[in-house]
Amino acid sequence: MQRYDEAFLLEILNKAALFSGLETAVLRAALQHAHTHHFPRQSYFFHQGEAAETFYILLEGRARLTQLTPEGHQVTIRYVGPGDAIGIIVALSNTTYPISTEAITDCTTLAWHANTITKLMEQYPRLAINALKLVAGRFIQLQKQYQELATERVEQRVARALLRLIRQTGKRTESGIIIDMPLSRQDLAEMTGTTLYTVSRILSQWEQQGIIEAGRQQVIIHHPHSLVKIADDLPR
Amino acid sequence: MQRYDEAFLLEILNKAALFSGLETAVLRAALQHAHTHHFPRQSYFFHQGEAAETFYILLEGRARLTQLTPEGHQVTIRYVGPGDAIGIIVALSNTTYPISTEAITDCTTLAWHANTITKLMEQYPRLAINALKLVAGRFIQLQKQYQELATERVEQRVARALLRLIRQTGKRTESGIIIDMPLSRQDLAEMTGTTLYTVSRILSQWEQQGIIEAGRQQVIIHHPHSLVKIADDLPR
DNA sequence: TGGCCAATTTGCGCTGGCGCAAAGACGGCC
DNA sequence: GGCCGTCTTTGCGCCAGCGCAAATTGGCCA
Repeated sequence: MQRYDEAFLLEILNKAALFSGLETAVLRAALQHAHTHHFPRQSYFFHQGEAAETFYILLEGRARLTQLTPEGHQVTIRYVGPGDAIGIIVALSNTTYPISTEAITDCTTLAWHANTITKLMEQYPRLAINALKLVAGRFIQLQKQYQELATERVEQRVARALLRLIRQTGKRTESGIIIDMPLSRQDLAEMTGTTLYTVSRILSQWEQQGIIEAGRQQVIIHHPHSLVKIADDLPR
Repeated sequence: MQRYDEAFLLEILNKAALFSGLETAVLRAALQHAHTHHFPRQSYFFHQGEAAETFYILLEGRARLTQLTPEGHQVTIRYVGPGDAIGIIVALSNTTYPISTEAITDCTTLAWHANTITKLMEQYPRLAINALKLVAGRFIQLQKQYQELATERVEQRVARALLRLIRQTGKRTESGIIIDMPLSRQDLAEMTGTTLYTVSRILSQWEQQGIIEAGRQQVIIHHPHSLVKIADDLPR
């Protein structure tokens, strides 16, 4: 694990939505209670059901938040990247994590004890308000996905999932926009509430139409605009 | 519209999760900026897309939060009752309402301008933290429903919806537990991401088995335990 | 370079749930 | 008491998507 100097960490915190608008002195105080932690690829930050004692801010890497049903079905809630907060929702509730978080690339984090964050919020209302705004934004997003899951066909939802991933981790190259992380058919299925078979069939069809290029755990998008049309169920 | 005296309103606020733990002086200050507003049955507090300028606490009645898709499908996010807060999520974001709120019985509310609530939160961190806890709880609930929608059969989801309604508005009578509000097949369909036809078929079947009694816009549950088993996909 | 394993593809049959249409039931109102 | 509108039921045909199974591909490691 690489060491980070305070200046670097302060800059990261400053850009993180949770700490926006707070004076440097406050950030510095927050950093005093934080420690960095590294998670290798495919390790877990925490598992669903464990006591929610730690709050993270992701510095580097990508992670996946998933929920496992009693029947063994896995559902992906969202992917997170640098600057994202993990665990605010449970930081002040003293319960267990409702989801698991898995590092899908090597990850570096800043970690706080949940109590520390609660105290900081009591001390700095701004921090609590930022957290509220953050959770509110995610809530609205989840609400939208809920509605899509309830009313749209699988093909539309897969298109939306890819468009979301483009926004989050899309990397423009000469051969198209590449989703810059390992992404299997199963992963896409868990994002959209369907099966890997159906995802495979849909991607094959799109590949024949030249919209995308699908490889092993990788997707390259040639015509994002076509995906927008598919997502909105418009004729092509 | 009936008038309410301060003592009564203070008592309500005191019981509302949002204001828990705040001193009476603060509640009194909050009340000074509030006004009561009445919504007759089937009228709307606000519509999806309108500027989110008002924040409500429901004093009496029941309301339904719904989202309408571009294709005209309606999705119900949740039902609310006395003491519930409506619009916290957008109170401090200065955007538009992502949902509509409809009074399904006559409703009385306390209403604040969104700015007022924001200012109160800046002044009293406790209020912001309460709000965060509230939204966090709803988030976890929505996440659970999202997972259910993604992985369970319609029958299970309808059973869960009924069980949720029992918890919220169930009234024990000698003929069974009655859901104490008008509730059509269409309403249940919008709660579970299905169609009124499928809901009707499922309820008919349950009625034949003696689990429930389904009337016009009304459901009486005789054996809630059977619904639990159905929800969890256990043999009966 | 060859072998192994995980990921992916695709055929096939099946079914849960959709959605139209028409009939029936209920409740409110004049 | 009768009428009307809304809600509900149910038959019927259909299809999107599931899920097994088997073949294929591709990457990685020794």
